[in-house]
Amino acid sequence: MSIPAPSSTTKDRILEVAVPLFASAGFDGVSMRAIATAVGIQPASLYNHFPDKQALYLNAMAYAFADKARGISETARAPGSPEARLHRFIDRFTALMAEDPDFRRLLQRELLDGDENRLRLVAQQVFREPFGAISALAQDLDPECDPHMLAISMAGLVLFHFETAPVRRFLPGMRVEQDSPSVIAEHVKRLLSRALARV
Amino acid sequence: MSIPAPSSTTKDRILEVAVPLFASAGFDGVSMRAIATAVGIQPASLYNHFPDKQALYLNAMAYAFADKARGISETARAPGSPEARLHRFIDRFTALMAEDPDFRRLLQRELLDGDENRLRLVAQQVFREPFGAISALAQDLDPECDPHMLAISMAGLVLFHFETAPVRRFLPGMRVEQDSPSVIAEHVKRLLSRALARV
DNA sequence: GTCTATATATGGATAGAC
DNA sequence: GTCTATCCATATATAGAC
Repeated sequence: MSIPAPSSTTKDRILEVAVPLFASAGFDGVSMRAIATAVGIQPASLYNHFPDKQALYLNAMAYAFADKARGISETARAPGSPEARLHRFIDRFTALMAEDPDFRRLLQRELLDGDENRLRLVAQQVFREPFGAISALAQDLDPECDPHMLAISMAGLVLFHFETAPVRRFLPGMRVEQDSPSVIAEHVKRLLSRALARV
Repeated sequence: MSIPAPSSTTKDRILEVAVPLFASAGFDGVSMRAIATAVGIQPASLYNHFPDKQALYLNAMAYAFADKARGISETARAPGSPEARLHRFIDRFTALMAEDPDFRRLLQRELLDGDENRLRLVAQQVFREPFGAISALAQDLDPECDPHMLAISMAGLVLFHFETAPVRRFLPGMRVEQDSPSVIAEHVKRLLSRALARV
């Protein structure tokens, strides 16, 4: 979840509070007043720590995305058969999305609204390493398949079940178990294992 | 793309202009002034056609989503082997997402920000029918797999390649062809065919 | 570094003439 | 049904005391 505050400075408290606010309402949906109120300070005090709202938002993103990369790439790069690594990666990635909905929502928002500079920053500092690991795994799983596209498919297969959770409630065939991380992970693992089994 | 304006009333022109604005900037990111300017009228005139901004947004959504459902469910329900229906559905669904980015972006925004009432509305009026068709196809493809989850996976597999397009540019292994609808469709069809082949 | 007070812009929405 | 003019709330951001 949130990074353990080392000294709990005001700056850290602001970021800690801002992350869930931006995750649930977006940049335009959160006012400096709202953040200040949630922290328990006056709006003007925010400007002692960040020059403007954009900077506060960027720092909140970096805060939310910190150390996410490592957990993902470790499992994908761990030793073992491609099949075993696939299963560990899907389990870990699914757990991460379930544990930290703020991270997932901020990511979705960046995909929708991020300008080129922000997306390049996120890509290089957060996703480049784990995506490389997933691509390498993809190549081991199916050398004939484009590893870039297979890596995207593997991640999307997991993410979309979380993304659609709020609307699946109203669609036919919905059962509560389908929101469970372990059920999602098993479904995705079964699908990918069958698709990528060496024949 | 956009529905052919039958009489091009002012109300229709407003919706036609509002859809891409809301799709690219979201509800909070578009002002009534911006919409009015784009239409070429005064902000106050918008209130002759819609009681408030919320109503304008809801009407714009309905306008953007109109008739999308039919095209999807037709291909999924069309006659033929499950395999052939799968291929036609993936082709059609991929083409739809490529043709109408506004629809896709509005959908993503609703998944992020839609309240319960809006999501129920969208689910029942837009997705219930085509989702049922996709679920039925899923059941025919793999009777042992949860059709609801498989239907979500099938849609997500296509959508995620579009969603991630702006960030994939900065990730390793990217090639321009991977943004092409036909390449995405082929990739997804190959993956699903192998995963769901009756053994 | 936090506060109070405020400058200034922009937002949604209304009144009333035409 | 569209316009001009305006109200009023809220937004980001700054100035200056403490």
